[in-house]
Amino acid sequence: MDASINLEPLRQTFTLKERIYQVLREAILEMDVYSKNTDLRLDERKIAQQLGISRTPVREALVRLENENLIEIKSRIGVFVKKRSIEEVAELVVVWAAIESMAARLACGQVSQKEVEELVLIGVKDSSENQDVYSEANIMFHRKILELSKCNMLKKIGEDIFAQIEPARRHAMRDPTRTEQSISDHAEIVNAIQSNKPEKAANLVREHTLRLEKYIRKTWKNLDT
Amino acid sequence: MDASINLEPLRQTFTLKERIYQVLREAILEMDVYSKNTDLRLDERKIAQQLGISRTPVREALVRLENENLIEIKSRIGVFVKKRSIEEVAELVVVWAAIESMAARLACGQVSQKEVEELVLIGVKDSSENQDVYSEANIMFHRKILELSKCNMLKKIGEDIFAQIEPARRHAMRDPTRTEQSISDHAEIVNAIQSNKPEKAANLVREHTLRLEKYIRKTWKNLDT
DNA sequence: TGATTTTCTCTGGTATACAAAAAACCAGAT
DNA sequence: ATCTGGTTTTTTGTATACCAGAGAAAATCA
Repeated sequence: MDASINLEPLRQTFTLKERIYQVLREAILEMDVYSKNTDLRLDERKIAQQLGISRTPVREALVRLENENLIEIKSRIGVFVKKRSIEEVAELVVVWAAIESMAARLACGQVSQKEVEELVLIGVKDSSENQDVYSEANIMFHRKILELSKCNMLKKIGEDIFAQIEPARRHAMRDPTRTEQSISDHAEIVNAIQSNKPEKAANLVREHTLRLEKYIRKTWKNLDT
Repeated sequence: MDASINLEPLRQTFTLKERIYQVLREAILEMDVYSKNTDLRLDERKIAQQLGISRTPVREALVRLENENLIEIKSRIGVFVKKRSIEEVAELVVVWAAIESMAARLACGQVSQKEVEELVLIGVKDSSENQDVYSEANIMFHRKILELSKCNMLKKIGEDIFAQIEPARRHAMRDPTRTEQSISDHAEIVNAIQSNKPEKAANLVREHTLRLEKYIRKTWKNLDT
């Protein structure tokens, strides 16, 4: 091995469409889509102007967002942030349950003690004093499970789906009675993973998530329109 | 009713970017990606020229395909059809297994006799005389299960994932010994669904699909580099 | 006045022009 | 022959200009 300098590749994707995509995506996810007085329209020209660039890269970012189901481009009418129906959100939760369940199954038997401890710290600790903190921790818990599966695709696709659910979830997750149930569920899940019981872990995660689905269908009658 | 001519709705995706997207997608999926002498490069201008249109809609179609992981757009270098690694394909199969398994679970208890018969016709009938026919039927069988779940998102996402696997699958699925195993698996699956055993159906489908994963990891050592 | 037609504007769709970066090329020097 | 350095070519990224459909507003007519 010689002593010559070893430089990093450097190339930081400088393309605008990429940057715009990320900016818009974040903005959309943070938007309170279901509030009555939110303007769901996105104007290509206005966005381009605001960012001080041309429409072209903006359009490409929008195409991508449309493909991710976050917006809808109605030809010659306008671009709108997508407001998912209850049915769609519920169905997405089902898909999410399928993926998380598999992740939990795979996590069994390949987690280190340290990883289990992280999971406990995130998901079992009672943060119910603060709804937002709890909510955030809840997300992290499920993210962590995806990670522990050591299956990148599972993680990636799981997070994609979650992004589609997130706006609705954030809007309607205001029921504090669900918190305690959730925490005890999490404890059971951690336990199953730790003691290497894939079947049980998978079932617990699935049922835990499907409980959210049932809850959504039951209580979100008036999500939109 | 009057005698004036009655024209068809026609309404067939008027936008070019949509049409191009579909054309390119199909072309890419039919491509033998893993063959040594396949040119993986896609030239924007050439495509635009061939189709007799400008680059703009072509680019938008490409952005979409990139978002679906079917191609890779290297900034200022070119766009290339993506050749998935073994690891990626195997992982995608895992995700697919998760989704199909959930679909089978949901299908239980909500299938009509007619639907079961369709499933039998597609997946259990021995078509092993012809590898291609079998392969096609195999796909249809799994598609049908997604459909029977009556969960649109599950179906949609399942098919998206399948599209990413398909090129590799078609390239490497040449082992006729797998056929018989597959057909008996299918029969078991149909049986479980018909007799309304969700747990069993889900497990069978999962294991059936994960068997493909194992097979891939074991035999496709030399898929690419 | 109310219904219908026309026009006008707004917005996305497409084409084209130009800029910039990468790759290929090509000479001249070693 | 090979290396080096600059130049040309190629290809993508971005900007700009124009087009066409949809919908609203205005004008028109019964």
